[in-house]
Amino acid sequence: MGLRERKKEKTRLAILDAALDLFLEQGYESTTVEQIAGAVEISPRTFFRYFNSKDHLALWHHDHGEEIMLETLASRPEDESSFTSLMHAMRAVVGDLEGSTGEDRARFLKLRRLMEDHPRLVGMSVARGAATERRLIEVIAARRGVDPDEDMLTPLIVAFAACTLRVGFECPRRDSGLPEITQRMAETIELAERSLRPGWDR
Amino acid sequence: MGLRERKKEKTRLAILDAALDLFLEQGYESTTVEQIAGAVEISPRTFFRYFNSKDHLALWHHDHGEEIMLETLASRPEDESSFTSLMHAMRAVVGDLEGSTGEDRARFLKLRRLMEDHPRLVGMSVARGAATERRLIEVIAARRGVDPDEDMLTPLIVAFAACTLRVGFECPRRDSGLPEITQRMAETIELAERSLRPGWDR
DNA sequence: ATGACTTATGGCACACTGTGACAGAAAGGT
DNA sequence: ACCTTTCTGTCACAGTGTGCCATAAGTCAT
Repeated sequence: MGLRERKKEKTRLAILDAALDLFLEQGYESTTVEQIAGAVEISPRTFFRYFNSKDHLALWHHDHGEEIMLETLASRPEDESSFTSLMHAMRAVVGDLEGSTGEDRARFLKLRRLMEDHPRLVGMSVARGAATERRLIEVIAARRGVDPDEDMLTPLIVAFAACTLRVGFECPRRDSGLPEITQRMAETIELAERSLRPGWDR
Repeated sequence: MGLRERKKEKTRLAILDAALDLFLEQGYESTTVEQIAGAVEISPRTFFRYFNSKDHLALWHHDHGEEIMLETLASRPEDESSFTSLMHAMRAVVGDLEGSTGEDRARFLKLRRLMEDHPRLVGMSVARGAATERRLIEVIAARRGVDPDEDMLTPLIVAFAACTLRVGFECPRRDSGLPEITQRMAETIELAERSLRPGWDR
């Protein structure tokens, strides 16, 4: 990886960190792109080259999470039932979080505190999740050998899986640490597995 | 109801109808508030007095749906299990749709076609649903006699119910008529009920 | 190093959404 | 008719996001 790309990644993280701190300090709405750009000494125009919108700052982790889920899904045995595979994909996301560096954990926790204060951001996060769901539906439909436009069970399987992860993410209390959060997420996943009738995702 | 309120309601619907037609004709993003306002001969400023934002146009049905769900929920017997009550609430929304006037049905179908063309609107719709979920969680937690901040099952029950309705809504194909759509929604609800282990929502 | 080539950046102009403030118009009640 | 309340349009403005172009910085030869 060349100097250029490393520098870009550094700038991207600098923007993100500056933005998160400003958001937590003075609120999301009342922080302008101009301020964020100023804090990392770039022009507002350049900001929009790193993040398509101000909102995308709050969705940073989703891209990574989606990638992990798709990778995990691809690595699961063909004959495993769909929901079980999806739950493994969800666990992989939690596992990745647990194994991440201190900086990344800090970003995650800041983001989570931010969401608690700003329901609008939760909404955007959920909306981003809907895009992921569409991709997962494609994959699962292919695995199950059904037409994604005809079958009704596939979207339901994916939706149940996706909202399980979401509930696990949103559920823990405000001042939770990361171990407590991942613990809760894992528990929620188990709870979902126990709640469904065996073989429902045949 | 006075003349004033009737006129307001008429204007509100006129704006909505003009907007939906423009959206379907030339796309959501490329339709400006100015155009919508022009089509119903009001000032852009007045538009924002009827709808808080352009986006709210696409969320018009959610407020009504949420109301129906909360009402239905309140009317269900205390000892009915949570998920069952929620499924009745979802069915009430479908039932209301079936019993609505021709104009309302037309709006619903236009809205649905719009969503199919614009994933961003689906995202917003999902985000709006997240707000409804929070309210439902309060109600269900009270019914189950648990602390909504501590219990993990309540959010999961509500999330499963909410995404069942959503899947039912999104699932039908592009050119479906209303009976086909409500049929699919009802089927999805039954599918969800069959998929869950009896007593999981104790 | 010097050059040529590619990519990132900043500045500018611009369109669009959304809001506050104020003045005038319309509707309501008496 | 009058006064009060509510709705409306106009203006000014802040903020997000994009296209365009000139310039600066990184990259890769020779």
